[in-house]
Amino acid sequence: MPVARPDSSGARIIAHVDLDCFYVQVEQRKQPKLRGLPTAVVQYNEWKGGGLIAVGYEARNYGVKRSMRGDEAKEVCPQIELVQVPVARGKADLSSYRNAGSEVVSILARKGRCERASIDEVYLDLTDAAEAMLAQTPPESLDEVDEEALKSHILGLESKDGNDSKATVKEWLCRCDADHRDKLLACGVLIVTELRMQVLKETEFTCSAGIAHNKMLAKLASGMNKPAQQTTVPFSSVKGLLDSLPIKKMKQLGGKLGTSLQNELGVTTVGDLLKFSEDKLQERYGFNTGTWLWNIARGISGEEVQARLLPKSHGSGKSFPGPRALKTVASVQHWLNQLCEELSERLCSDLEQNKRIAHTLTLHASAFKSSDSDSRKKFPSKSCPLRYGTAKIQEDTFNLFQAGLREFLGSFGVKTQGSHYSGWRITALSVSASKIVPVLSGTCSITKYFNGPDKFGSTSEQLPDNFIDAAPLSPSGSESYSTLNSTELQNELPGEQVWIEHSMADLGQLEMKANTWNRLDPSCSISKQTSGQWFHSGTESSSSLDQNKPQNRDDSRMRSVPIKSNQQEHKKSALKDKGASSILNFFKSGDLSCSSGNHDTEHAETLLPLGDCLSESNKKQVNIPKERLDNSTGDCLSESNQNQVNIPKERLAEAATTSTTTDRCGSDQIQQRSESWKLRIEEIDPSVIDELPKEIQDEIQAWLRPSKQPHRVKRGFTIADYFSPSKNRLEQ
DNA sequence: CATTTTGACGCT
DNA sequence: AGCGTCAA
Repeated sequence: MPVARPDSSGARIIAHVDLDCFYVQVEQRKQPKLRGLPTAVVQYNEWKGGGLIAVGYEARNYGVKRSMRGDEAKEVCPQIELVQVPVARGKADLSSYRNAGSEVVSILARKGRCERASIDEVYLDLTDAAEAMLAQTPPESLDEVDEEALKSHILGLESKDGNDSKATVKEWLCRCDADHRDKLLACGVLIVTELRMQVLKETEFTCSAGIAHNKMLAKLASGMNKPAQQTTVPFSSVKGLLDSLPIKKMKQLGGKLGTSLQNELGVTTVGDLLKFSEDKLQERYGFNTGTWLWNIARGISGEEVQARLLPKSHGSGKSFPGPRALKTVASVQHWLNQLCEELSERLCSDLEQNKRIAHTLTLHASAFKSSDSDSRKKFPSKSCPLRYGTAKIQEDTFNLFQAGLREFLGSFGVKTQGSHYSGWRITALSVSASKIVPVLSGTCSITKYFNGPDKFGSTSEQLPDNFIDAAPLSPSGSESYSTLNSTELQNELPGEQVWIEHSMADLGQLEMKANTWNRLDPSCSISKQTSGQWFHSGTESSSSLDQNKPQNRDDSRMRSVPIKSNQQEHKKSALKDKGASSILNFFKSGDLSCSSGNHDTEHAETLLPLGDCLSESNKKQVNIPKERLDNSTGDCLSESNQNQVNIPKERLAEAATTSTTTDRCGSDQIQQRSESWKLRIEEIDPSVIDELPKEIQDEIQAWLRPSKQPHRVKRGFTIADYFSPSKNRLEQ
């Protein structure tokens, strides 16, 4: 049963904060002499001056645009300062921007629920803060309003002839006869003003913001007055705003769906959408998308601000356009190794700073096949369980690539002759890590059961098998393929371009290796399951390879918001109320585990406390077999460390406090707490549950039950429903 | 085949 | 799991 907020009309106060030309600001902070000069950030300077990925406002005045080439920018604006993106391992390295983004997030998260929407964008739910302010120090009680707040833009508030817009804004903010929603909004304006000032003070970055009753409108508003300004959308201005708004300006409608709306329905503005019935839209675009369209045309969006300060995945990629396309396995392996190094490093930071581990490794590539037939692309993506350690990630990634390549070539062994070129060219590679979950916090009942409530120093050896053998085996096993020695390979690297053909490009070998891989797959339960998934590619899915079906499917990818938010709310509260997070984490680790014969467990004595896993001194102190640390820098976690599942509570706290002072993004620890509830209950392996003591089984069953029923949801029909989430009646 | 490099999410 | 869309 949906419960209304006790203390409000249901209106939310949502802000969208967007850093102005963020990369440029980051570079200008690094090099203050660039402030005030026309500046752009560019990557890869060699070809036509590189591509612009961020343009400062001074440069925009000259007509410089994002994604011009550096050369073009120079043409329109000869004085432009072009700053190069940092390069590491031969590729663009965006980590300085990511870190700068984290700085901002940690400030913005202070006043309410905060969702990191991208590297430079954040959503905030300030409802509670706004309500608190309204109750304690409402704007109407203020004698003076901060000068900065008076620079706000209020949509629909016409500046009077005397055009002292600040006086007008002040009057609007402090009206005592205002609608409750407007009063809340006024509070939101003041709060956001303060936040933005704080961001500027602490980071030197300016940002723009939108304040409204939902995410969609806040996002729209934040872009209306830039840079370093904020815009609010009172309820009464929504219709006026949307009516004439070009459909393509709406988030999600900038692509094919927006085009389809224009071309097939003749919809130019959001207002035009109002002419279509919900049924009509559903019929044309599917139920979910249709409902969503009908709603957004009316300014309705129930999408919640998710409490998430950290990314859900990490990726590292590089493109190899035109003549730079990779043509040999050796060159591919080289670049994959570079990408994996970066990825591994970032995974280590994440583990160290946020106590999270990723569970899935995925390889993406794009390729051309220049065989006699078509120059088709669509290189298949492949994923596998993620094993920590740079060398492991590199090994697994390369195996994924080979699996993909085999499938890509279609298993008919086009043998490459001598130095003939391979018939394929790789134009992009990327490696990513996903399914990132917090490592255990160690306070749950399951921990108490196994370790007793007051033991903190326990190691994984004390846990049952299902929990401790957390290091997943790759299907390859470490011995299963004799790869090109990567150091040997690196030595041969003359530059980015020239590559020596290697016998490894030979498809016969490639095939043999895959087979070997399959055969040698260790008799690990998990491994069995996954290797099946990995490698039937060559055998079974060659059929699916040639599928060129015209993919005209129902384009309904926009799940209607009410359904989604409702379900999530059920899940989350079910978990939260029971304090389930740590237990779920145990299951996640069980999911990783191999039951027996895992050679990685031989090194159990090398277990490090997780909080220390990255420090160099610790690596030396603890006796870790040399081959486990082979890959040096990025290799923070010997795989046995993954077994270290239960972290003493006090260690976590300690790590959190120490790193808040030293780390750039101290906010990330906050994240760990708020995120730890978000595990998916449905991912628990039932067979694992069976092995647990009765009391815990019961606890788990209690959580499972409420998450069972999928609901159909009906739209709210009163205006109050328009701006508040999850006020949907469940139809039964 | 020169918009790169991310990242989120929906569909099947 | 893998593919596609969207955004910045």
